[in-house]
Amino acid sequence: MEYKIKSRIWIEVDNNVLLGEGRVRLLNAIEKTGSLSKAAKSLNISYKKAWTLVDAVNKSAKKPVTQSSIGGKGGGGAILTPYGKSLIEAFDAINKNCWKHLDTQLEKIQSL
Amino acid sequence: MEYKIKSRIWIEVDNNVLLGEGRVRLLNAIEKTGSLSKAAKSLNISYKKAWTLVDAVNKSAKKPVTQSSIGGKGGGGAILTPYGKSLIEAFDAINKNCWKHLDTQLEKIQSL
DNA sequence: ATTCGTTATGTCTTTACAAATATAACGAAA
DNA sequence: TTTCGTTATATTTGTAAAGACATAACGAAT
Repeated sequence: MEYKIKSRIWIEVDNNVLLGEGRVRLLNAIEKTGSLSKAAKSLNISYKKAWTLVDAVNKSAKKPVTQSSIGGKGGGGAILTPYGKSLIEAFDAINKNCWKHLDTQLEKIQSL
Repeated sequence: MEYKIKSRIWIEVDNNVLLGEGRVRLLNAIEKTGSLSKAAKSLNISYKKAWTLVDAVNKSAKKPVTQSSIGGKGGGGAILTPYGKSLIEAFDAINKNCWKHLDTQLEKIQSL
């Protein structure tokens, strides 16, 4: 019976979403696995969905966020660009800050 | 081509939503119009949807947020309880604070 | 040249959620 | 006792998002 404040933040450009929590999760998984298909598996989403998300991010970001290669040893792969890495870092920092900030506000509602 | 940070906050109790921006908008409209059906019309949503939302709020809040009457002069109506009024006030204050806070964080991303 | 695991897409199906429609009940006032 | 605008609720219909499925291309290694 306790109230909780929850939040979602995201970055938009030209009125469409560039980056939200889900996309950041996916980019993190790409960084960890070096592959879009492995990242998708680790998050239990379809490859198609993962690809669509990454494609949307790359199309609306100022600079590409991932770089991918097709064929060759291991079939190919995907890695984050330096811009991509700093972007998700900044996002996570802002998000955590926001949670902290909201936690301090909760008492305003509890005490009613 | 400018990045923007957007956010949504909401209050949960027992893992389901108690209050979000849409519900607060609706409660504000009820306060202004004194009627759920008029509030729904003013927000261009169906009466059914408005009723379902208000019902969910009243069911999960610690105390009722609206009080309604059926029949009689004017057919009836709905008003906010004192608890409801203070709840939406607190929500709006927290929400605006959050926006302000996020605006100060935007440069972290712009500068990348 | 064949295999392999990947990236890159198109298309079709399902499903969850929103919207539309219908109907009952209520009580003051005329 | 009929009218009126409202609250309250069920049921059906429509739609957009998610998921499933299928297929092509690629390039290093064997």
